[in-house]
Amino acid sequence: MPELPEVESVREGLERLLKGRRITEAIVLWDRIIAEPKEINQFKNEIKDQIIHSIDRRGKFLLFNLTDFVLISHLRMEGKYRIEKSNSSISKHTHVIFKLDSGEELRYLDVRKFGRMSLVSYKAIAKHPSLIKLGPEPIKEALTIEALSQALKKRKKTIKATLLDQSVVAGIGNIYADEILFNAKIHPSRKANTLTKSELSRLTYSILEIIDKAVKAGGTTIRTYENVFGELGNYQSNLKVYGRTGLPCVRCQTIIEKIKVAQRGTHLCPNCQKLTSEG
DNA sequence: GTCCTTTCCTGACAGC
DNA sequence: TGCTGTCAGGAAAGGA
Repeated sequence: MPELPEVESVREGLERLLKGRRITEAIVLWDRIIAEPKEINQFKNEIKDQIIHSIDRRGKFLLFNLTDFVLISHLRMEGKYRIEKSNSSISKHTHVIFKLDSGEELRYLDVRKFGRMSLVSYKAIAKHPSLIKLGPEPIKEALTIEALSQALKKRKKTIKATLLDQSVVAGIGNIYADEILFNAKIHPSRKANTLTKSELSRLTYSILEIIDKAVKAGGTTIRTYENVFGELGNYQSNLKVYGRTGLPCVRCQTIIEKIKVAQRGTHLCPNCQKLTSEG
């Protein structure tokens, strides 16, 4: 399930392989993947002959900067891009095909069909609802203790749910939320607006630290993630709590538990992450 | 504004 | 073996 580090790895690969390429035709095999424009034919007409100038990322969104439009793409759970020869067989999970002037094809695959793409004008991109509400990127230039404290002040829901809220910090998903809270020694069910100063400090530091390390490792491969080159991420060997249910905590040997918070599977060490403040 | 629930989807797996 | 039910989960939409 791609979160910021995985999307960044995909972005780097796509930009390396696609910069300067022209899209000669788009084939849509599953209409619902295309969120905008509503008319699939409009999507196909507008993207035809667009040149891929660069690829950016904002939170978990990929932004293909084309000649006249920006293609906003979200991989959700299992979306992935592959560049394949045009005569290679099309797998059953391929939903969108972009034919390129190189003779190759950029193919979008997605087992669960959760991913979405929107083609919008440069004028509309600044006001796009998916992007406009995103919080700061989890990098030290954008995310400070003060900014995060301010954002959490009014949040009465759990810190786990709050970290998954893209309007608070952009790019954190279920895996890194668990890792961040474990690192910061904060119980996932703590209410966001009850964190102490030192907890806010640890939380900010943990967000920056864990995301940075995961980006450098090329992301985490759980189940199916791979980048454009078919390479797996390396961060899974660094996971301290996610997916370690029943195993001893790396810090204190207490058995890691899995509970449900905000309807999400949530891993924690009940000893390191106490529900009372200053765990 | 904030929070909560539902929806979208398929594959894996448990249980019978 | 084959069926049914449950679970996994990011974002958006709609309701409270």
